[in-house]
Amino acid sequence: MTKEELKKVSDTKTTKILRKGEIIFDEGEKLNGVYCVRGGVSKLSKLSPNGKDQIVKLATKGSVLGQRSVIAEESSNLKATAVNDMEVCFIPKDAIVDTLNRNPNFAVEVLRHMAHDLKEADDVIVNMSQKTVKQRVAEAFIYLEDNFGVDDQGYLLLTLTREDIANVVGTATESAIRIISEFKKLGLIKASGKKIAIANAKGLADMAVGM
Amino acid sequence: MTKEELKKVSDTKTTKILRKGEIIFDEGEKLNGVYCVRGGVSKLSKLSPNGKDQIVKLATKGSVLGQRSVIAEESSNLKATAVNDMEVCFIPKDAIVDTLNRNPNFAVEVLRHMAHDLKEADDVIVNMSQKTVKQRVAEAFIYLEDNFGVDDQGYLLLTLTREDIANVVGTATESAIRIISEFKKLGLIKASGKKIAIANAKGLADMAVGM
DNA sequence: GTATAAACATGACAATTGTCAGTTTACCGA
DNA sequence: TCGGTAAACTGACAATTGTCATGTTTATAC
Repeated sequence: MTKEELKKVSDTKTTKILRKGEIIFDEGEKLNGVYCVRGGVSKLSKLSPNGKDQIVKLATKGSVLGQRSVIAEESSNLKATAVNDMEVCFIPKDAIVDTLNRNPNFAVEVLRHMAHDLKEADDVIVNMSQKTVKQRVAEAFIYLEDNFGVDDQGYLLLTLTREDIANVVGTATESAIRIISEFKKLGLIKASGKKIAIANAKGLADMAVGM
Repeated sequence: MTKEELKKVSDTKTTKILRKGEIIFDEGEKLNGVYCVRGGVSKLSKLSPNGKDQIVKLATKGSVLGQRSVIAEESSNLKATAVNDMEVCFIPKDAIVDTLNRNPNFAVEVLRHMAHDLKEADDVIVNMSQKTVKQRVAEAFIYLEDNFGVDDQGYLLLTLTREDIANVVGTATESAIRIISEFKKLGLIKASGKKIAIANAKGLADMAVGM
């Protein structure tokens, strides 16, 4: 119901093409609207005091970026960067606020969406604080397969650098590299150039829960 | 505006007294309403596969528990436990949903509230993944002082067990104990029985950012 | 008050993870 | 296609953190 509404609005807007690596908005920036992802993938990250960029979420087609900040009327707490080439469209703040106030269904729908995000965030907190780096890396690959899919040969469609993977699981790049190498040796994953595929789903899943 | 509305509803409801340690609702439970905290403190936790209970949030007077689950129409992803004696009141789901659909202002207000929670959750993710245990323990004490206050002698009003502190910062109980002992030796905090006070705020703040 | 359990504490050690320093490999633009 | 640069990788070591074992103190029930 609201998705259609949003879609209708977004369809009327001109879309913008972003090159890989471009920043959509930065931490601390005041947003005067939200961005809908129509193609490509964006990483949402937050700089930690130690200088590392923790990736909090990966957003793909259909995701809306910046809605939290627009709704809370705060500047953004996250930075959004294009992981690969992207197509996004912009919806000005006024249009959002307007619809929000006039259409209760829309508000409830957004609310539901944010409730879902909140639950996911809770899960991430638990994973981060209670799982080992190895478990988190295993989970990350499963997550990438589940959420971004694979090509006809089983390779993950979304290719992240080792550094990005490290920033997703919250570890040093070298640690991530070492664990990935280990997974390859164990036959849990296989790699062809930059592309990675899950070779032993069961084994990787076991690894993710510590078996 | 909405807070008044909520308050009005909640005032008409009979309140319930909970003893320290009692469970308000458990993970996986279907909630047919939300709980407003009128006194005391509740910990919201999630069981991780390794058997530890990660505390995701501490809720005090004025907080609403279970709204995420009610709105998303899902069973709860968290367990709510009374940290000390509590007074809570219950608002049935119907009343919430009803108000939500009829009053756009209410929906937007709840939305804002959830947006705030989401930001906090993002911050926690970054802290958990990028800070050392020592930094997180230091932060925890600052958080406890800022959010729950101190008595006339400077002792934290909210007294958590070492185990709870460990579950807040996501570490082993022994590690938390050791770090607390170290902080005492360094003169950053002082203890009288179970009660803990921040003795050197500047020093503790430095510790929290890794100096 | 005393029993009993829970909470707190500490030592010793192992496992995990981070850091630094350096080498090799892959990729992109001229 | 060549060269430069970023990414990927490896080794060695230090620092952090977890685990297990055990003893002490503190709270709570009777």
